[in-house]
Amino acid sequence: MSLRHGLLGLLAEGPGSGYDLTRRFRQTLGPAWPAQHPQIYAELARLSDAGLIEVDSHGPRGRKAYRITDAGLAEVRRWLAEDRVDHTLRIESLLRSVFFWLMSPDDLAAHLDREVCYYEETAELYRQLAAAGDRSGGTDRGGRADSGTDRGGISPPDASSSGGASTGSPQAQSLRVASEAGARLFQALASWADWARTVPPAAAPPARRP
Amino acid sequence: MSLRHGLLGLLAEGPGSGYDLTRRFRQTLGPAWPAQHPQIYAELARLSDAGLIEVDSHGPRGRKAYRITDAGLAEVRRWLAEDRVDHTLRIESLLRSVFFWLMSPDDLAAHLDREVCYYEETAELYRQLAAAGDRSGGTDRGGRADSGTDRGGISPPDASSSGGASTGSPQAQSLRVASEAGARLFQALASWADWARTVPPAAAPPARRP
DNA sequence: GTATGACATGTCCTGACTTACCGGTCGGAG
DNA sequence: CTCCGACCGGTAAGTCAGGACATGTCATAC
Repeated sequence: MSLRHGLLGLLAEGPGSGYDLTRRFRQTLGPAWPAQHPQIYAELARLSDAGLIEVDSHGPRGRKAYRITDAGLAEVRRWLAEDRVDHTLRIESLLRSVFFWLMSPDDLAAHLDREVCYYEETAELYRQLAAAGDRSGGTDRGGRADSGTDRGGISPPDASSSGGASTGSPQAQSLRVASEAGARLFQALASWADWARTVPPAAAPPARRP
Repeated sequence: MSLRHGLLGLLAEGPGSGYDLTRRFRQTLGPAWPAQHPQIYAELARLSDAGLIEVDSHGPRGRKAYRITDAGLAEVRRWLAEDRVDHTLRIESLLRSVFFWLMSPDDLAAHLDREVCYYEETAELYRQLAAAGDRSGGTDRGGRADSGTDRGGISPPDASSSGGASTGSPQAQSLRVASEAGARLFQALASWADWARTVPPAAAPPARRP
């Protein structure tokens, strides 16, 4: 049900079509909750049936923009305030770490090198986004961190004409908080992987010395 | 395909039945990769068809214990060394944080209080597991951290009769590394949520002053 | 003796999610 | 004016995951 509420939350910022929402979802929520466009179109239809959103306007090529209804807004708020948080994690890196003992020291070292590198880079990316969020506190939107990478960091959507989140808005502030989470999370993973490199010379051959 | 390799990895430690593996999976891998028993039985059948595991013995009440084959062991190793790590994350907490601006200051404060509390507790749990892993380095297995909680921390499986992981083994060492990841991850989330509490008095009413 | 509870193995159905495919439209380059 | 590539909105097929249901065994306590 997180996809549902993610979409409602995005529509609370302003109307958007399925295509819009797909991009906005990927850009702002992707790192925390991946979603492909077929899921989004399907969910939009369901939300519309449920009366939580409605068609706002018809655009150029069959484009349908949706708008959130009062019932929809109430539902997101209810979710945020009342529903229990699902703390389930699913991290392949951690799964693998349980089986490190099956790897040769060389493979393990190479693997950890790659992991440290990836986590460090990603952490840096979020730190930049967080810093950008801080800088845009009073002034107009300053330098945009490049969102050209396919990985798609948490970044504000393009200032859409209607009801979009201008920088400095509460939306942008929440986004900045989310970026901070990304920065801290990936930094923790980076330092973990780095620490793991130093841990064990004792490896697969189970210590043949008596 | 992570479930598949998770099962292979568990079976690399020693044989086990579907029931065994369900518990071992939940205890040692659950926090990083949740899996229910229907999935596990289905995957065991598939693995058996593929020749990566085979029936080791038949027990009391239709119990079938599986053993990993050479092909299976090679497959886990191949996965660990060659397959690219899937760094996808799916964290509902982060998803919610993007929508904090929709919450009333009171609801948000209450929410963050609960989050900090949960993360702090969970981090502590993993710290204890990590410490227990350190202590059991040379001696026999010392005090087991209680695994009575349903949440199921990362903890070593009971020393099974055949081929199990005794404490101090490479398996236990990997488990200790995994516990460290849990501790650092949840500590990062705890400190993030705590930091988020202090951030913004500026909330839902969008700053009406001109 | 029998009721309870842990052990043990599964099926079934629904819903979540992915991959792949499909067709139509608009703007601009040539 | 025609072709290309991005825009746009889907459908279909199939996999994966989760919850509920079904079935039966063994040990033990009463």
